[in-house]
Amino acid sequence: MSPALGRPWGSAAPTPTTSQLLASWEVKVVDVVGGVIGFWGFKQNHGRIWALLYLRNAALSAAELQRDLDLSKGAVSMLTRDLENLGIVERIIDPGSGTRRYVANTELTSMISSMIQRREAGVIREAGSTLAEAEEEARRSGAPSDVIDRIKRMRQLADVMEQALMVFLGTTHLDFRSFLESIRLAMRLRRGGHRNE
Amino acid sequence: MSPALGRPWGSAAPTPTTSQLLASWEVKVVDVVGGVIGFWGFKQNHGRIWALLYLRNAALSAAELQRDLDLSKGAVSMLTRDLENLGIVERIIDPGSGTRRYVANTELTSMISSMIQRREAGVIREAGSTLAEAEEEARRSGAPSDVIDRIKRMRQLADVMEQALMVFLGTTHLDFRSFLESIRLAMRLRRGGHRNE
DNA sequence: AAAAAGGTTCAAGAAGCCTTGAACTATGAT
DNA sequence: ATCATAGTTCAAGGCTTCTTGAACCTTTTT
Repeated sequence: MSPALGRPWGSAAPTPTTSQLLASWEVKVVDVVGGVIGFWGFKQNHGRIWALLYLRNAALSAAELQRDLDLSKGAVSMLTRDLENLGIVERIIDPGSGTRRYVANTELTSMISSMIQRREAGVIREAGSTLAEAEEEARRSGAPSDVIDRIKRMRQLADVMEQALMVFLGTTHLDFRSFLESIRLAMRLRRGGHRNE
Repeated sequence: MSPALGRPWGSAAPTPTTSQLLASWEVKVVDVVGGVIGFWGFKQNHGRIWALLYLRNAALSAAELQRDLDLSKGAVSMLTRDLENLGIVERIIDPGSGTRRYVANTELTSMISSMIQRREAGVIREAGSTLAEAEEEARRSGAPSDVIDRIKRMRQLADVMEQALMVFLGTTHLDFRSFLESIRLAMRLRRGGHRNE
């Protein structure tokens, strides 16, 4: 494979942050985590907020997030609401002043899994059934059997991806049975088996 | 978790194709696969091209791809080059006229893995080392040990993600040893262990 | 109850990504 | 060597997605 691709898919430039209030290592953590979260299809700023809360292990107010992460008032409001809906961040009420403060869910993995479930659900889940439809249509319009086979294989691949994602995400509570099933399928596909089903 | 999020992260609309030349089931296959590939951080059109080549199991010319998938001349040129660089598609030379034709790599899994490797390589791989740097800096500037611990845990998470991705992708030739290692780590993280290392 | 501070919303603008197509280069035929 | 056809490149434009900030609520303080 050639070395220097045109690489249209991101040369990993996590968008540096300017901040006087965070230590440089804090900035690093916040931005890297932002990048990783961004990779999983979310906004970097979702990840940056979560990372700061987690790192500080403290209940920060919206104003503090806005200041430290250099976000607008509106952005903080929207981003924190998203995170709260995902169960990644919790909103608590400061007993002193009645202002709201945010704390990170300490469950690292639950965070990640919430994220991807979302994204996966749409595209990947639908893939299987749409391919099934296509297969049926193709069959009805008398497509040659090798074509049908190839559709089948793509569908299997979609299923494997779904399985693997779920296992990876812990969505499935690490059910090894289904995982091994996926693996077996993957291997069958890999060695180019042409058998039906 | 709340039901109806604002879901800023894509409600899965795979961008339908208009085409008179492909059977409707072909369009379905092509577009679904495009969507799945798109999910993995690539362009839908990368996936659409591969899917058509795979489905037809034939060597198509650039002109045919352009026509059937409704792409511009330039797009076909760039997209096919990407796919070729990734080893997902092969370029062969038609013996008759000297024109180039493309065939799909039949290795379904190798396709997927090529794709993600790319994306993963950038963001995820760097995450680990940048977090290591941050940890070192934090230590040097006398950050409290619980902060260091949290950075460590984030780094572990990044490592787990990398491992899991690689296993999933078959990049690692399904090395169960490393996979189980990842899982063990993930479980330790999940139950909120605070131990070093 | 009025004022102040904290929060939310959303239309408008900014930024980034993708595609286009015209100009250019390469290859094959005459 | 010239023409024709195939293939590549890249600046300009289009599209989508994100962020902003002003107007509008809500809650606490005085």
